[in-house]
Amino acid sequence: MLEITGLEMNLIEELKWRGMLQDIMPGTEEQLKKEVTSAYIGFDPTADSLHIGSLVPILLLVHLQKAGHKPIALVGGATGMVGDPSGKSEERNLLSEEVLRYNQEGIKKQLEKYLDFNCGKISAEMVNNYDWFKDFSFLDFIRDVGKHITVNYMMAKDSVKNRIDGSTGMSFTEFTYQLVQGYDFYWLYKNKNCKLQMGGSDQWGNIVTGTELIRRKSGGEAFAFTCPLITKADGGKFGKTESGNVWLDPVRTTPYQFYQFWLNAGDSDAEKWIKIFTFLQQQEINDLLDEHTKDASKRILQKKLAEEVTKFVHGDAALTEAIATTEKLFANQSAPAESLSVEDLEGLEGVVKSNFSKEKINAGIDVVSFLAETNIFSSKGEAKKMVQGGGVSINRKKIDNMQLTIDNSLLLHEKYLLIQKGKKNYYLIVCS
RNA sequence: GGGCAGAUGGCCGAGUGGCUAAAGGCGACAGACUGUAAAUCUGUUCUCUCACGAGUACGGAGGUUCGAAUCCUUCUCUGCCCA
Repeated sequence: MLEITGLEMNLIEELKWRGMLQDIMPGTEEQLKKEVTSAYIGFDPTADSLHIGSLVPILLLVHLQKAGHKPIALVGGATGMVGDPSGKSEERNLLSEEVLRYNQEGIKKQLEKYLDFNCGKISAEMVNNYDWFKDFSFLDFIRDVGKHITVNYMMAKDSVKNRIDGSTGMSFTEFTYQLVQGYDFYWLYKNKNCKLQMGGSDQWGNIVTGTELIRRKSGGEAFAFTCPLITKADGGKFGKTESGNVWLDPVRTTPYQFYQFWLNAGDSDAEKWIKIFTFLQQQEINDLLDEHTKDASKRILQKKLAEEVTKFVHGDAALTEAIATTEKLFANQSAPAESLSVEDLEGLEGVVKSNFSKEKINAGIDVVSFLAETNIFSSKGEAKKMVQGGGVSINRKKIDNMQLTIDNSLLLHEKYLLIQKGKKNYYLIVCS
């Protein structure tokens, strides 16, 4: 369970050196020092699992709780139906109610793993804004909420301005989004004594509408801060790999793949990320940095980063397996695949495994058909292109001949084939 | 309701009758180099096919033409302006 360090730990200071603080409303730090404060972050139910992008808001909540405050995770059952225009250049497609409800459940289950929901006064809490919006009629909303905020104010927001100046326009629905989210804050302020909202920096505009609403509707004072959006040094999207999003759900992204994602971080990214995504202390990180600078090829930073994050998200056991798999596949790359034992091969947790008919192998099959039939490639044409480009290895030997026939002489331990697509994507084929 | 401008491959964007599966850029994948990094260079990038080749495709439908992303009609959608 979490180690509660109490109010003496300064949350803001902590987040600052970690590079997790973008904007902060005046008075926020004082509020946090003054009393145990409830704070919330909203999660979008646009998918049924959280991905590593959502890890940052989760970590903000964890830091908050560690600092002795009460975290509230809001699942956006209502806001998800509207669509947040922040950072989007186009109108969003609306999700159906069932999909949203399904997604909310998935997200809820995951959040429960990372926050302490049972530690007395500062237990985490989960709310769904659908609960207070479902019976809120449109007329009531525009009278009770809309009346307090001017359109001028709403239009001045970047998320709105960009769309109005842009070429795609914006529906009234999305325009309304900031009010809906703003009302969440107001509702939590009124009903849960929640005085602080956190979020990614793209949420700043929406958050401020909330504090404004609280001020105008009830004369109360509420606070906020945001965290910078995570970027990659090369400008690419954070959290994407060849195979798509990196999810927190081990079924979608195995712990091994998850570990690999962090291990492959670039130097400058690793340096930023280790502060944000791990709970290591400043001194420890500085030491690692020194060590890393001495010999970057050891990739000490990346290894530690991958270890810590995998442990936090998937636990110790999964981490051990992920490292074991990584060692087998990468530690001794020059070693022939034949040196891997049956146990090694069977124990490759998280690598994509599939079965293939032993008879076909006995009879012999050409590489291209084989690669297509095992679904490593979606068609023969694609398999062929990749083989020609030198991108496929079998048992660590690059295939340079397209006419190659796969037969049982290639099987490891008379049963296995280790296929590589590119350098990093391994597939284990079990023939039986 | 009226006027105007648009809709091209994952995205941006060229192309105004045959030389167009469609320039260029971005992204993505792979190779070389390396540290399972970054940067750089090279290749690939509609689908199927070992290949020859075939099939789809320039918002939808119809038409003109030997031939259409390109011309005409109509519909849909988007933006801007007027009411």
